[in-house]
This record gives sequence, C-alpha cells and structure tokens, in this order.
Amino acid sequence: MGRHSCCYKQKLRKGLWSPEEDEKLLRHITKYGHGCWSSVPKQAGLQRCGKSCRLRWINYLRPDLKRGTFSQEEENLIIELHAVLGNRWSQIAAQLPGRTDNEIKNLWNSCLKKKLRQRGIDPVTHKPLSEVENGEDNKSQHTNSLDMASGASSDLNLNTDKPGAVLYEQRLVYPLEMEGCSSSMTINSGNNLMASTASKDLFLDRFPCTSTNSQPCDLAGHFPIQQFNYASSSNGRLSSSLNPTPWITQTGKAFHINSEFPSSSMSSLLPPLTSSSFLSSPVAVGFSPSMASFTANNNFAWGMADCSTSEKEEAPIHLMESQAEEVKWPEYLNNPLLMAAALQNQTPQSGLYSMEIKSETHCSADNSLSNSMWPQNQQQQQQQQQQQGLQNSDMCGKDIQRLTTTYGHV
DNA sequence: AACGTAAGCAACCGCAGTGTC
DNA sequence: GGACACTGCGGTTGCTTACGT
Repeated sequence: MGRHSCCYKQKLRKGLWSPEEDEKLLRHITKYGHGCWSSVPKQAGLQRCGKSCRLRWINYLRPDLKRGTFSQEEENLIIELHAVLGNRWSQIAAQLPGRTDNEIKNLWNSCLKKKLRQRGIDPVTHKPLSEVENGEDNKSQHTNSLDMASGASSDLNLNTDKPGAVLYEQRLVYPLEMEGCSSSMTINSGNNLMASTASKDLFLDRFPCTSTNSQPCDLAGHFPIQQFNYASSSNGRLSSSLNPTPWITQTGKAFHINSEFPSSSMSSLLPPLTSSSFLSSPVAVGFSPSMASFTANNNFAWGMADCSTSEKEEAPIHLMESQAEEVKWPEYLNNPLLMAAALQNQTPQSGLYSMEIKSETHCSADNSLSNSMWPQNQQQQQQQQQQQGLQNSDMCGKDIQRLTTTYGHV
C-alpha cells in the first residue's frame, strides 16, 4: 500500500487506526459533524488525511453500521443485486442497511464469487459457467438482438406501456438456498436488465423504469428506489445524480411480493410496504431503524455540520400520523433490549423498516436506544458526551438532503 | 512447534463527478 | 471555460488470523 501524496507531504500517519485515533475522530464527528473532510483531521487533532478519516468513519465508526457476518438473506440479496448492478458496490450497499460498500465488496471477492462458481455460475456474467465457456459467439449474437429490441440502448427498460419495449427473458434462475425460493430475476450479459414474468410485478415496483425520461415521481405515484440509467454514464459508472433513492408507492400500494418471490429473494431486505406499515412520507424508506433513530436523535451530528436552517426546515421529515400498528417507536425507544433484538433479527415482516417516526421528541427522548447498538467503549464515550450536554446538534444527514433534493417539499 | 497457504479484513490508490472561484 | 479542491467510488494491496501440513 502506498501513501497518499498528501500524507507523504505532511508526514501523516497511514495504516491501521489506533483506538485513540478512532476516539478522536468519533468524538469530533459526533460533536461537530464531519463538514469538510479535509479539515477534519486538523480539527480533530489527527495526523491523517481527510480522505482517510472519511473512509474510517464510513467503513468502521459510523454508528449505524451492522457488524458481524452476513446472513444468508443478505448474501442472496447481494448476489441478486450484483446481477443487476454489477460491481456498483455503493448501490448494492444502499439496499443493505448497515452494510458498507467495502464490506460487501470484500465479501463478494472473498466468498460469494467462490460460492457462485461452486454452483456453476459465472460470477461476472451470472450465467451458467458452461454457457459462458461455450457461448462467446452466442453471447454477442444475443446481445445484439437485445440491443435491437431495446432500441440499441443499454437503459433499463421495463416499461410495460410500450409494447415491445420490455425485455423479459428467462436466462438464469439462481439456486437460492432458502426454502421455497424460486427467485427468477434474470440477467443477461452487458447492461441489459431483464426480469422474468415471475418477478416482473415486484421488479416494476421496486425498480420502476426510468426509461428515457423518468420523473422523480411517476403518474402512478411511485417514488424512485433506484434510478437505473446505465446510458447516462459512458464509463459504466452511475452519475452521482443517480444516487439511490427509494421507490415507494405514494398511495400506500404495497410492493408485489408475489409467491414466486418470497422473503429470501430480492425483496427480503428492502422495506416492506404493507397497508398497515406503509408510510405516506418517504422519509422512513431507506433508513434502517438505527439510521432513523440516529437521524432523528440529536445525539449525533454527523453529516454536514453547516446544515443551514432552511435545509433543516425543508427536510422532508413530515412525521406520519399513526398508521403502523405493529411497531411503535416508543416501544423500542423505551426498551433497548427489544430494539437490539429486533435489529439482530430484523426481517421485512418485522415492520421495522417501515417503522413510523412519530416525532423528533420521541426519538431524542431516550438515549438507551443508540447505546444499545454501540460497542461498549463507544457507549461510554457517548454517555460522557451526553453528560457534557452534547445534544441537539444538527442532524441534516445527506440522506435527508438527498430526499429533499429528490422530493422537494412534501 | 514451525512453516506455508488461504481467507478475511482494513486501508490505500487512482479516477471521475461535482462544486466553487 | 479552466483550474482547483473536495467527495465518492471501485479496484487493489497489504496485514492479520486461521488452518493445514
């Protein structure tokens, strides 16, 4: 590993972070937010470059991270998302609350690729290895035909309103390990995304076609969960303007979790939208409970330290009137053990993802929630900071900014 | 016990996108 | 419009640990 040029010039530290450095960074960001990363190390008293601080925070210190081994459902989801998104780890990570792109990338490279190969699936193309080995000619031929069908565009096109524009093709059914699962999302080489009819409804709801002229909210009342638009990036990267944003139905329409796409499939770790748990405000979608708690909980101030008042006011935290019956914030806030247990075992059915955010006061009232999810030393630090009266810092995270950008005023 | 290898993890590098001046 | 700084992302590398011989 080389050294950053900036690190070299300033003789900054590199390599593993010491607990003391972690504490400094954590304390600084907790108190002031990160603001401009380049200024963080100086302000925090660290001999690191801002880039290194950012990485450390994102991949390790962020309190909403879910540490530990990946569940089978998470692994399956990663495989499916990888089939759709390729090596867009940040996009994949966006669908797995509490997981970092780095973590997922490591898992993929060290574990999942091997697993797929063992199952006879090429981890790059997600096609059967035998087919990959045999069919280079077929592949190019096939791709060409798809390009023609899709108007020679690599855009994701699932618009059923346009006859002939939809590409559905059964290419590969993942041998998912969960019982009863027959997920049938299919992927072809290249950037053409297809979904089999079995998962079509789900997929259309999950990933409403951006087509060529997508709007942030379509006429059917969907919000974007993910705007796929491969054509927008010539080098295969997604433009940052296409940050993952959740699609939910504006009217409370549930995602189609059809019988052929059960819990272990792609939907498994995404927010379930049942009529009882659905939030008319998009704010809760895309937030894990922990994230939501920290976002609403003023104990932490990561994010833009200089969030303006107007941004705060415009942040679409329009808290829902009571609709979710299954889970109530106060129940979890008042019972950190319950919350911790729920987080450990969270499933779509748990309703946690769509847990309503009743009010900011609810979320800030109880510190035990966040404490329950922290390593011991971090809990202690946090308690100390709380004792020092560290409260009510700005909590305009970028998620909120993103939501604001996407939806404007709600 | 010593050594070699594989696996997993954490961090760095380089590039691209974006915003600001 | 160009230069620069900042940020985010994906690829890659190096270290540590576990495991096998």
